[in-house]
Parts: sequence; C-alpha cells; structure tokens
Amino acid sequence: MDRRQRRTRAAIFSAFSSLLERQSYGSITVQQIIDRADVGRSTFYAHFGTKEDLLRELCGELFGHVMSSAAGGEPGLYSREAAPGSVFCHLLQHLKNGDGCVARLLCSESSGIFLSYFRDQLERLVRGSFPPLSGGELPEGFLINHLCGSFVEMALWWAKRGMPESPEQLSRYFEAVTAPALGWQAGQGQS
Amino acid sequence: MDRRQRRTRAAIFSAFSSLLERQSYGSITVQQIIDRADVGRSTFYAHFGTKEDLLRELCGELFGHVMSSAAGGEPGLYSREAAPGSVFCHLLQHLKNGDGCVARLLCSESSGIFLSYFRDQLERLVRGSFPPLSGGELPEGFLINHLCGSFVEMALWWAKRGMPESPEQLSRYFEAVTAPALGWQAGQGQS
DNA sequence: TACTGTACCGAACTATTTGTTTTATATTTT
DNA sequence: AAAATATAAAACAAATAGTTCGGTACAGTA
Repeated sequence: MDRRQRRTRAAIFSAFSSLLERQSYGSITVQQIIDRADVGRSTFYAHFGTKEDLLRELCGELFGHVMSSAAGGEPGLYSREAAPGSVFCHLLQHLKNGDGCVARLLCSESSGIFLSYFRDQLERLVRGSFPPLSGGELPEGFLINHLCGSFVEMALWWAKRGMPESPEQLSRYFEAVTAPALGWQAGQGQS
Repeated sequence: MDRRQRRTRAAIFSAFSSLLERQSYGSITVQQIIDRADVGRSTFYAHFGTKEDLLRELCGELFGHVMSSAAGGEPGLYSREAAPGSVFCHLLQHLKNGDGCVARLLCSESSGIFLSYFRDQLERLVRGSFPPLSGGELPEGFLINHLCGSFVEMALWWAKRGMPESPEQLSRYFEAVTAPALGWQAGQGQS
C-alpha cells in the first residue's frame, strides 16, 4: 500500500478514536474527523464510503489484534498449565496493556458499539475452543452466551472503574463465578 | 393533560417504536416519525426537544412499567415462597407477556440503547433488595455487576431467539448458573 | 535523475436533515 | 359561549452528507 494511503488512513483512525473518547458516535461529524485528521474532504470519502464503514474498519483493526493474539496456541479456556494462562486472562492483559485505545473506547459514550463487536469476536473464539462441558441439563447455547456475556460485562465494569484490579485477580474472580456453574473445577489454573 | 396532547404523544411513541423495529435508531429521521405518526413538524418539536429526548422518554415509559411492577412487594431475589416468584422470573414474565413492544425493541438493531436502560433500572432494583451474600472473598460490586450483566445478556439471548423457553424455565437456568457462585442455595424456589 | 501513476487538496455544488418561526384553524376547558 | 391552547402547514436558515473536478504533490520505478 502506498505510504500516503497508510498515513492518511492512520490519521483518520487516530482522529476518529480520539473523538470517540469525548463524544458519542452519533454526534461526530465527518467535518470534525477531517479537521482533526487534517485531510481533505474528498480524501476521506476516497477511503471510507461512510462514517459507519470507518467505524466497522476501526473495530476490525482493534479487536482483530486483541483476539488473534489471545487465540494463538492456547490450550483451553481454563488451562491448568500456565498460571495466568487462560484465554480470558490473556484477553484482560491485552486490554490493560492497551495495544491501542480499546479500553478507553470501551468506556466511552459509544461503548455499546464496541461491546457488540467484542461480544461477537469473543463468542467466535469461545465456540472454537470450547471444552467438553458437563453443565448438567443446561443447553450449550445458553452456557456459551452466559460465558461470553458475563465476560464482556465484567470487562466493561473493569474498564469503567479504571482497571484497578490486575488481570490475574479479575480472571480469578471470573473463574470463581462461572466455573462452578459450568461443571469445571475452580481454582486450578492459579498459582 | 389535554386529550390532544395524550393522543399525539401516543401516536409519536407508537410511530417511533414501530420504526425502531425495522431500522437503526441513528437512521431514523424526524420526518419519518411525523409522517408515520401523522402529526405536524412543529407539533413534534413542541413535545420533544430532540430525537434523543423522545428516546429517553420512551425508555422511561417502557422500563418504568416493567420494573415497578416487578419490584412491587417482592420478598427477595430468590424467594422460596412462591414457586416462580423470584424477581427475575417476574421480569421475564413481563417481558414475554409484552406489556408493550419491549421484547421486539430488545432485539432490534438499536438494542444497545435499550439494553443500557434495562441494565441501569435492573441494577437499581437489585441494589435495593440485595440479600445478605456469602460469596466468599468476591467484592459486592463485582457480584452485583455479574448478576445484572448476566441477566440482561440472557434476556437478550432469549428475545433474539423468539423467547422459546418459558419464563419459569429460563429463570431456572439463570438460578442454576448464578446461585452457586453467589453462595445461595439453588433449586429451592422451584416447584 | 526523470518519468509515470496516483493520492491528495480544495472548492464548489446538490440534496437531506434539523430545528425555528409564524399564522390560521380546530379542540378542549371553564 | 368564550378563553386558552394544541395543532397544522408552510416557509425558513443552518448544518451536514456525499459528489465532482481540476490542479498539485508525492511515491515507486527505470
């Protein structure tokens, strides 16, 4: 890709997410974006057909990184091998280390948009590596939904309070509250 | 309140929510609303300062009913008195019976907006009637968030699939998956 | 270095939308 | 019946989205 394209694309992404941190998605205008990114109007529309396209691509970029790095070669959801080695703990670490501004966007006024992306990606990840479950007579769809939903809600709760707990700590909380209901042994993946 | 006011207000609410069922909140224009409600432009703005105000009032009306009826004289979150008598089961029943179009709105394109309202109302309700918890070393804020978050996610999952389970059944699922982690006795409130 | 392609800028333009204002009409309330 | 007020209709200004086009500057390549 042409270096010019990369630069303007990055400038627009940066401008857009910095705007998203202080105002709602709906109230952001294209004019604001191109002013802050310092690109021409026609240039913006050469890259993104509409504001929604921009949002979609931003989300893809953001969560694509986080998710793919979390999915890389992990043994299972609650691994008993590496101490803080569950996929969930991995995700929380990435969120906190903040490869980007994911955490800030998660507690922005437009958090709902990012949450739904987060949710979808997470569910795909979980469905891919779901261990044999013995959750009694509860249907699998319900359990997966419960697992992903709870995790996302927890991440949001965490981010909104400024992430005071460590990823390991929060991961322990999550395990304590979900593992028993799923028929897994709790407290094994931790030191 | 003047009968004319009531009528136009109802017409606008009805038009707005019927539009919300088929398109996203952001894409709905005031023109569409007043066309469908068959009211004059100035009339709309005499009632609602902006589209967001309309949304806010609609949510208040919708969830206000559901929540207040659920909160009325309930003994506790997981009551062992009436069989399907927990607050959660009550809420699910109201959602299914559909005092309004809450369920349809919950799985609309703009579900995020309604979910956040639902969340807030529910959390207020839960905080008001939280029983003594023995959830081990887990902080109360975390538990409340987990409880409310899980419930809302479950309701969404339910609504999106067309509510095939009965409220009682779903309430049992929820109890099975949350009660043990909260240190409560499961399976007592059911017949 | 020189050449070629293309990304960018800026300005102008149309169409749509928002929100306001005004006047006349219809309906409710007293 | 009279007064008050909610509504309709139309015109209006301002902001915004998205397009078009000609000129300029930069990147990749020989």
